[in-house]
Amino acid sequence: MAGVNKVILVGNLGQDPEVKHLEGDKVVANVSLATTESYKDRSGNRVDNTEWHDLELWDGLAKIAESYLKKGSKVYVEGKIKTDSWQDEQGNNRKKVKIRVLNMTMLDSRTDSPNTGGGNSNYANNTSNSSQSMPSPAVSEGPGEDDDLPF
Amino acid sequence: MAGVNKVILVGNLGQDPEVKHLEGDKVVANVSLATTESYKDRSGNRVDNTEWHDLELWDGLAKIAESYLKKGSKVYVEGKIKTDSWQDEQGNNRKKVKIRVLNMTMLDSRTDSPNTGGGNSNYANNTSNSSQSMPSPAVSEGPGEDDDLPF
Amino acid sequence: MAGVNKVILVGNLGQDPEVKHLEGDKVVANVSLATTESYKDRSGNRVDNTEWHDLELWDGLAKIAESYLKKGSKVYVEGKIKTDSWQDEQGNNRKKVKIRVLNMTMLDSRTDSPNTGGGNSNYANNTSNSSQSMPSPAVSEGPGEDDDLPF
Amino acid sequence: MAGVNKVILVGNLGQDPEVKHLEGDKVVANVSLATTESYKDRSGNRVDNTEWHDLELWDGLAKIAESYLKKGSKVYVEGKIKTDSWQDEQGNNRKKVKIRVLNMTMLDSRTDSPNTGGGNSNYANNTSNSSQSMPSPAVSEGPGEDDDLPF
DNA sequence: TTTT
DNA sequence: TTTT
Repeated sequence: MAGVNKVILVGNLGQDPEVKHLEGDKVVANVSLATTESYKDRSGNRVDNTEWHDLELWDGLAKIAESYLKKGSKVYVEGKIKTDSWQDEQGNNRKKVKIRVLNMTMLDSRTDSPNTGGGNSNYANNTSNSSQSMPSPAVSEGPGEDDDLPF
Repeated sequence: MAGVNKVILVGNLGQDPEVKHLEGDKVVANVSLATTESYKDRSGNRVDNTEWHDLELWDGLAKIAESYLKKGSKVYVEGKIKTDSWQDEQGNNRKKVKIRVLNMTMLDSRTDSPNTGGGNSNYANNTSNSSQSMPSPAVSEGPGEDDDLPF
Repeated sequence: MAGVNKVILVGNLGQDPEVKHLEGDKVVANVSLATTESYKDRSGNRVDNTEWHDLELWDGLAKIAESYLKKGSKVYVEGKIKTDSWQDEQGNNRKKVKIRVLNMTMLDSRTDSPNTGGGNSNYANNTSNSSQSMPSPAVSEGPGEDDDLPF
Repeated sequence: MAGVNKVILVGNLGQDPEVKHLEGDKVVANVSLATTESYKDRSGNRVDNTEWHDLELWDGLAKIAESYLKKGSKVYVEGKIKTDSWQDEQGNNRKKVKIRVLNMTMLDSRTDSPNTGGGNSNYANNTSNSSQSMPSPAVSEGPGEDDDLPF
């Protein structure tokens, strides 16, 4: 019954995050991330292969996304695969695979950052379970994180 | 353009792998893997949450899967997310997300293994790019792997 | 300044964990974990290569280790690299690299588990930052975890 | 006996790589990488915590490092923990833990790149075992890689 | 559809 | 839809 479901991505956002503020202080951000693989085929030609990932971020991470991420931003993202299932109007079973983001590190040089006074400050939430160092605009999901935004 | 697209899973197979031998010595195996997350909800009740992943393995890894994996097998798997896109009969765009497996380690105790004379032998292919230790029935994708099966 | 420092290991314990109960309810467990890489050399002979890792677990994870892990246990472990530095008696600078464990999943079949009344229950702490599914005896570090042990 | 020994780091180089060309076309590069963790302590003060990692890269990866990496470069690195053991002059057992790099992606914006004629080209070796997309100056270890450098 |  |  043990399980591990872990995804690690580094790529660029295809557009600005779509952020929804829900009732009860909940926030959710959705954004797609491109990871591009580049290789040479047999004839020696370079081939680019792009995979698009649907990211979903909640609460503290969603707020960071809203404030700092925009189309083109490069990020390191850690999370898990999550499949939404539902029935469409025709009664067909439909599924959509998303990446629920649990950790994020921004990889753009600071000067690219929007909304910032130009600082180099790092952001991480102080959850003891922050599963790793997460500086620059870097955060983990966690309890109390909502109040932990440094701005 | 840089990209990282990495998935790490530990779970159990939902059924025996489906293996297809294609022309030109190509082999592909498909199998679904369950990763179960277990937590206590607010009321203190234990809740199980199972996510199913569609794995795709090629060539050497497919042969290992065919020989060693079966319904219930526990495995560590490393790979990348890959989305297949096509149009269905109604002309609708359809997508299916799969995990292309690039590395695998069997986690069952040896005695569980099918088809084996009871050995404890480890299997790994000798690709220099084998990105890590992969013993027991453990293998990486790689060139020449097809000839590297230990049976 | 952004950083990611992540380690993922699957292996077996070299001996029982050494657990120390410190003041203020702090608990620390130390144990070494072997990861074995197996490959064929040029001559086709199988070669085993074992790397030993010094694991350090705190609080809830340490208690789980104390209760469930023993010499030979197979575990999946996630954490970060941490170097302790000090001066020895001769005034030499010394370093010791350890893996600070932040997530753990036991991979033994339940019947191997010591100290259990035979249950199959799964254990995970309910930190919202639990970065992934962690069932069976599986836990994450996290706030309040100390009180979250199911035994 | 199964094992997984995997390290994932994102950080900045502390100095230029030290590259040694050995006999038989072997090349090795050593460089230290800083991963910085940033958090707020109880008093709300920001604390930075830097961990230094000794990276070792071989052959194709070493050449890429020699050509593209320099002090301050930001990189994503994937590899395994490897402990060198030896006896010093006094006969004491000594150990040194290194990260053997098996995959690398440069994370600097292109304009930061040294030695380049301004190109945006991506580099990856075409090993089928390249365990993931590795574009920009991005490479995996692998067979034949030595001849696969695009410059 | 798995596993405990 | 991104990025170089």
